Amino acid sequence: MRRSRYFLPTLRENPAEAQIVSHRLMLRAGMIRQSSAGIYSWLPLGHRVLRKIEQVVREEMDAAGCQEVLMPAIQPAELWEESGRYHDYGKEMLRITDRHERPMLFGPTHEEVVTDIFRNSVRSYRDLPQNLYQIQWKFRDELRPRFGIMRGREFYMKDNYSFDIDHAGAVRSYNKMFVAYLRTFARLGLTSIPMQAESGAIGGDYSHEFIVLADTGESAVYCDRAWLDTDPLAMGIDYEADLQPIVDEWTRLYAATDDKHDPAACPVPEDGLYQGRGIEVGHIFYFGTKYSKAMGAKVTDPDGAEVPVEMGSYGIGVSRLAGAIIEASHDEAGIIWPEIAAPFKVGLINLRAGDAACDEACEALYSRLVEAGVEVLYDDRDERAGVKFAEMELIGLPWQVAVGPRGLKVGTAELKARAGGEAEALSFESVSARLIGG
RNA sequence: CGGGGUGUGGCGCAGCCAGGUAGCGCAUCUGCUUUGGGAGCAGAGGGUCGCCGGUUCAAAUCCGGCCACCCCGACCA
Repeated sequence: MRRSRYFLPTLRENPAEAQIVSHRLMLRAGMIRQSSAGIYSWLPLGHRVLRKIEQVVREEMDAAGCQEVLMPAIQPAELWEESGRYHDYGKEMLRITDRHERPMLFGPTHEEVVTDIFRNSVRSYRDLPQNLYQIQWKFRDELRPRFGIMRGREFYMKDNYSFDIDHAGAVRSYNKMFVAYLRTFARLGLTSIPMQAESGAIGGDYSHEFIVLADTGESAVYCDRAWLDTDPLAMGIDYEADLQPIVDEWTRLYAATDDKHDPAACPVPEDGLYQGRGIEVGHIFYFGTKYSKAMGAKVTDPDGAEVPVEMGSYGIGVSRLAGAIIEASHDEAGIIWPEIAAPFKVGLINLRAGDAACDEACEALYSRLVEAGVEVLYDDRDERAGVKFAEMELIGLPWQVAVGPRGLKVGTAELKARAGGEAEALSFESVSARLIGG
C-alpha cells in the first residue's frame, strides 16, 4: 500500500477526550474515529488490526473443534421472555420495536438464539458435543462507556456456545476453551491469567475470566510471579486428550483481582507476589442447564430418556484486544505492534521522494516484498524525513526500512525493528531476505 | 445512577468575569527556498461560537431550558 493513497488521518496532538494511552494512540494513529459515546468507526489501519486479531481467534477456535456461524444481531424479545432474561437484563439491553410493533432487541449476547437453533435441530445425544462460535458486533448500553474501544457500547466479540449430554462432557468442552484462550492471548503476544470469576448476568456455576497484564490496565491484579514465566504455546495440545491436568496446572498458581485479594490471606509470600494491572479480555462460563431447561432444549440420551442439554458460553472481546495489545505494548513515540496483529509488517520510508535513485530503489524493493506476500506500507510522499519517521513510530509497524541517498551511495538501506534496537545498514538483498524469510 | 467538568474552523486552545459582530498554534491549499528525525518565508481558504428561547440598539459573552461529550465512583468482553 502506498502511503500517498492510503486513508490514514493521523493526528499530531492528543485529542482532549482521550485519557488512556490506547485511546490516544488509536485516535492519533488514525485507527478509529468516534461516532457517539462508546461507538466507533474503524478506519483502514484499525480495521486491518481488527481483522488480524480476529483471524488468530478464529484459528484457535477452529483448532479446538468449534464451528463458525453467524447469528442475527437483531433478536426477537420472545426468546428472552422464554429464558426469563428479558426483564432481568435491564437497561443495558437496547430494546427496539419493528413496524409491526413487535418488541425486538439488539443482541448483547446470544445464549437464547443459539439455544433456539439447537432445540430446533438436535434430538439425539449422538449429535453431541457441539460448539458453535461467531464473531460479531454486540451492543450493550453501558451506563458509562469509556476508554475508547476498551469499554464501548458497541463492540466486536467472539462468542461461542457448547452443548454436551452431561456434566463430564460439559467440563471437557469448558477445558478446551480454557486452553484455547490461553493459546489465543499468548499468540497475540499477551500474558493472560485465568482467574476464578463471578458469573454475573450470564448465570452459572463455574467461570474464569482472562486478564491480560498491562501496566495501564484498569484493574489491579495480584499473582504468583511464576505466571510471568509461563508459556502456553510451549505445551503440546491434543484437544481429544484429557485436558484436566493442564487446566489444573494453570489454575494452581495464585491470582486474584484487587476486590478478591486479601493480603492477610494471600498464600504467596510477598517477594513471590507480582502486583500489577490488567485488562479483562475473555470470560468463560459453565452454566449447565440454565437455558436448556427454560427453553426446552432437550436430547434423547442412550437410555431413551429426554434430558436438557448441558451448556457453556465463552467470550473474547476482539475489539477490546486491539486496545489491550496497545496498552501492553507501546512507548513514548507510539504503538509497538506484535507482528501477528500488525496492520502491515513493514514500513518502507523513502527519505527523498522525487530523487530518481531513491524512487527507483524503493519501487524495486516495494515490488519485491509485495510479490513475496509481505504486507508493506510504502511512504512515498513528498514529506520530510522527520515527518515520515515520526509517523512510522506512531503507527508502530514491526519493521522499518529507510532508503536514502546516503545509504544508496554504498548500496545499503537501513532496517530497524520498532520494538527496539539500532538501525542496521544492510544490502537490499539482505533486507529482502530478512523480511521475506521471517 | 450519584458526583465533577467541557462544548469556539480538522486537532489543541484563547476570548466570556467587566456585551460592540471572532482570534492564536498546528493542520490544509498556492508559490519560492529547503530536504536523513514532526522545515523557513510569503500569501490564501475554512467557523450557524452545541441547540432552543429570553434580555438588549447590540449576545460567543448575561439569563432560562435542553442536548452532547469527557472524567471520578458502583457494574461489564
